[in-house]
Amino acid sequence: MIRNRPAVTRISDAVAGGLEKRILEGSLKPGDRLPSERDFSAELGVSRPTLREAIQKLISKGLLDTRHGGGTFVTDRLDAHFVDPWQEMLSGHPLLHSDLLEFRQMLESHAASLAAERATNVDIERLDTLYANLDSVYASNDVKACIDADVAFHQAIAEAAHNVLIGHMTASLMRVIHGHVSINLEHLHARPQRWNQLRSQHHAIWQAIREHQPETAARAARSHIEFVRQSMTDATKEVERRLSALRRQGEL
Amino acid sequence: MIRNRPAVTRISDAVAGGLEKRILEGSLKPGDRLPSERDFSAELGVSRPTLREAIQKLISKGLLDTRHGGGTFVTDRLDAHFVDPWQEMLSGHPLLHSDLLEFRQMLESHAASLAAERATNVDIERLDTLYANLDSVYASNDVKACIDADVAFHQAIAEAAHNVLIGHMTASLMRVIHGHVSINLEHLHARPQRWNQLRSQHHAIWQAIREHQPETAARAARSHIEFVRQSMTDATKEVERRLSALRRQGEL
DNA sequence: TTATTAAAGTGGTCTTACCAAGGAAGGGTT
DNA sequence: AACCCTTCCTTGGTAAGACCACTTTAATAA
Repeated sequence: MIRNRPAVTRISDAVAGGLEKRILEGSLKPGDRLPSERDFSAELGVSRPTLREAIQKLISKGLLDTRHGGGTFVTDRLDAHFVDPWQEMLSGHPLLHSDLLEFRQMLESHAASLAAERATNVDIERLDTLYANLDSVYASNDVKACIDADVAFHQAIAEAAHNVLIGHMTASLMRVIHGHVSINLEHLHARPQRWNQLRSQHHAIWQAIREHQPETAARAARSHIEFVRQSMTDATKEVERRLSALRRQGEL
Repeated sequence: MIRNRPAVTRISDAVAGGLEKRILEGSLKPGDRLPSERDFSAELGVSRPTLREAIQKLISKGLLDTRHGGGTFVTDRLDAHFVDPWQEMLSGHPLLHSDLLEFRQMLESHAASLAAERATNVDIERLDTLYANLDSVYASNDVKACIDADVAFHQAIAEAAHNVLIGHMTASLMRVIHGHVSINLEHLHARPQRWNQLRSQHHAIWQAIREHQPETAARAARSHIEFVRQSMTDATKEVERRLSALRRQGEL
């Protein structure tokens, strides 16, 4: 008489809860499309009716939306309430980038601190694999892969903090920043010394979280973003310098 | 090519809508037991999975309740129907509530710190008048006015931090929290000692910002929200205590 | 009468199958 | 070559039947 059932008696409830958590934490972003019901149910290890019950619940909560023959999507209403205004603001006003990085510094240092406190073994295993991946792609020359790995790493830290707002905010910020990161990474990639500093910073954050040292983790994250801020302004200055040079050439 | 389907493309939606209507109209009273899923699905002319999807939706809406092996019943309390999506999320997920306050603690302490650094004379003048107003309404018995003054005060601090993200984020959080603040304030207002603690905390934040002491301001803000968190949990416990007392009386 | 137990009823889940709507690839027309 | 239309595949929507787990109830044995 073994009860292998989880605490939630209804499997559909467990599925719905898991999905809701992933949506709120941001790992399932608004607009994302879920796998087909057949694939997803197999992936989750439940039957299709059960998956459907979970989906229907989340639909009634306004978190999901289905299109017959099209697929199932994450509603973008969360964005409408929280982030959309930012996208608009930031796209039109590059001046806000420093504000954004300042905010990110606060957010990620806090996230790192909480992650160091609360990270479960599962979280740490996930961080381990993501860090290993991050370190390996940094050794390559694929800047695009570096961005993806970097985003995934920081997102995992945010989720290890076990605060849905921090998870969601981090995901939002990542999406907003994404485009600007590439410029910065290109800039850094041309400077091997700084490039290696970046790697050691990630290592420091990773280690501090692994060893459950909140203060150290917070400091490491803070100085990491500080470093990014600095090189970001450097990159911007260089771009402007080149632009003015080009402009001079064009005017000659 | 006749489309005999109603406006609702999903049969489960139609079933859920019909049931909800019957419940709200009173033909299905709170406490009533529905026919078994097999009988009911036959009666409605739909399949059992479809009926179940409809039922799950109404469960997530808080209209129905199921007991494994027992039956499906109409929920006793019919409330929380026409509320904000965010409010709904908060009410349905108490864990989000603590997450929210944790996030707010981070946000506002940082905002206070930055405000202490960057507040201009104009900012400080604004804070002076808002604080004076806050202190005066706290002496009155108008809890509603207290909320407004409190929100305005904290919002002004966030704007004095001169970071648009912090300002925007604070505004969003304030909107979300607004409803729950009232419960907390009612709770505190009945306890003069704690009520005065609240006033002195506001005073401490205000002074620290005026005198440009970031560390002091951050500490004051942090302990202020910590105080709010504590009294919030106290208030929740008291509500639960009252509820259980009422329940005991009802059973006698 | 009381306690135990067996059976019937009910929600929870799985499997299989078919229908309907959307989308993309291929073939035909202009 | 460009455009439109058909066809087929994928995906969500529904149905039917079976089995499991839990609850209730009633029959049975003490």
